[in-house]
Amino acid sequence: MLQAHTAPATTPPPPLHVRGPAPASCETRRPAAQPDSWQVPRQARHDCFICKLRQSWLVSDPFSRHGAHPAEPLKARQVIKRGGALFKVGDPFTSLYAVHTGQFKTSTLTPDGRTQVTGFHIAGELLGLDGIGSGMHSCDATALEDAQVCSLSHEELNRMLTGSPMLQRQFWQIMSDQIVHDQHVMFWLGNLKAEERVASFLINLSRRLQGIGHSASALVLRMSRQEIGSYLGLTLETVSRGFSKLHQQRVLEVKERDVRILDRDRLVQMGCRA
Amino acid sequence: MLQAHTAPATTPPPPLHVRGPAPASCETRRPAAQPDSWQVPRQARHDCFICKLRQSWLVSDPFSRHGAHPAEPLKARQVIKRGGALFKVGDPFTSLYAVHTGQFKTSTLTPDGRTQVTGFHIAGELLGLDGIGSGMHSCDATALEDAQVCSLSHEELNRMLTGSPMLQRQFWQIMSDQIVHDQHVMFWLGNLKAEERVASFLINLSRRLQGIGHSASALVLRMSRQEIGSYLGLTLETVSRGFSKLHQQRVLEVKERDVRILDRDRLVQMGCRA
DNA sequence: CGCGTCCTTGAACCTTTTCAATTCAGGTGG
DNA sequence: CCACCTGAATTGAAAAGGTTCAAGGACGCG
Repeated sequence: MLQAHTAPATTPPPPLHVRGPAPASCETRRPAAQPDSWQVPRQARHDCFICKLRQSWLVSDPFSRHGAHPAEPLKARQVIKRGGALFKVGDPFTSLYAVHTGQFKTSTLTPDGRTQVTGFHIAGELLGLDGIGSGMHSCDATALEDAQVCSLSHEELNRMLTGSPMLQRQFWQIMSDQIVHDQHVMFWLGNLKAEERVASFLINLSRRLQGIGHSASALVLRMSRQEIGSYLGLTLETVSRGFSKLHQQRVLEVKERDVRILDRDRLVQMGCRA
Repeated sequence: MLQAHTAPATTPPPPLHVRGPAPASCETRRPAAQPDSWQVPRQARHDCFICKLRQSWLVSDPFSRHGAHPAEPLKARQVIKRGGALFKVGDPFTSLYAVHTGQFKTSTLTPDGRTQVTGFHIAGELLGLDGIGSGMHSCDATALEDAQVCSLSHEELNRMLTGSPMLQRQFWQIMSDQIVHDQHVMFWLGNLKAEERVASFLINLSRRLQGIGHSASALVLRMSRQEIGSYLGLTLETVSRGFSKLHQQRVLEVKERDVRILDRDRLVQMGCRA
């Protein structure tokens, strides 16, 4: 172990695939060195997992092999346009991705040709875990709005995890969390009525958005009723009725895709089968 | 590499915590050296993941650090009686388990006090993945019949995975597969009608049982209609009706918990929303 | 043999889907 | 700039599918 300290030149600083109004860099090596302001442009502060992973890898690894792969951590940031695909079913698994800005949906094509939404992913969350095992992706990842993603190649991931048990553990945590989250969704689908599912969905989304610095009560849905319905196992009409009913009951204020949570407690209660 | 040929005695044959009619040993160091026959006693040949993991760790690790922890690999095999719990919600995560013989269900307690079945686990499959991340289990694991499990302590797991990228990969595969499987279940719950869910469930279970050497067409359900219903998001009555209807259509032959698949093609077709 | 548990089946009721009509917002082209 | 078009959301009414309630039957165990 601890070889290759000699090679700061695995490759010349690669051309960043970054366009559009992006914050200067994904890598905040010294958070303290930056004024807080730049981090919250308009969207929210970012908690891109891959950026954090690289960062903690850089600062925490006791064997300090940073020098070994200096160029790589900065490699990939991709821009995906609204409606564009980050990857598709059957694509070989080459990288893990983290949403840097924007939102994604993951979906699969059902045997009879319709699409089934399997998840929504906001900034900071990982994409592509499904492909690690089989070596190819088992779902499509589609941008719900113009988005940026960071990627971590298979090789780099292996290298980082092999070198650091701590990161390994952190990574398992992610996968384990995903499993637990899926179990929640399965609970929704199996046990809750339409309105309750909608409530659960909103609470969950709101919490996650809050986690990355958004308002806990005012949210803008980036996905259609159709997509929400597919995710929740409901028709778009039923989702719409759910929103309307929650609006009537003064739990929400809904105008198209703008949602304001008026009575959070009651919303939580509904989602838990009160 | 490939040392330790010397040591059929990593340790004196440890006191296996095994009672009942169990195959001689969990560890089949040289599959070829054994006659095929003993592997299929009545239950099925076993493919206990942890046993295989240990085995491949022993033979494949290029750095051969076996000597370091000679006693541990053979440690634990537990017996759990029908209805007994392997672990419960909130238990600290100490080990990963693999079903050696028998079947388990995993379940969570819903907020309103009922239990929700989140999965069934047959011989060879892992249990406890949900706890890796948070450090405590997020579900109960209950034996559906008298069962044996192998366990792999947190520490040992870490050591094995840290030492062997290959095993690491194999392990991710497991977790990733779990995620993919959950997505299938979510698809069932969200898109299929009662009868189709039952069909999917049977096909899935049948395939897995076939994978460990059982008949593809004749299966004995170890779980109640209630539990199947909970898993599929249906009431027990609806599950029962599903079975009955499939029986009427000559796709199945159902007698209580004995199920015989008569028309596998049609069953598959139904489960895929034909 | 009798009891309890699990399974099956029927009928009424309720939720959700399906089908259909209408409105609204945003984008395009005249 | 406005008319028009398209896609998305809302809402209503009828139909289908599941649940709930209820009763009866099969099996295993003491």
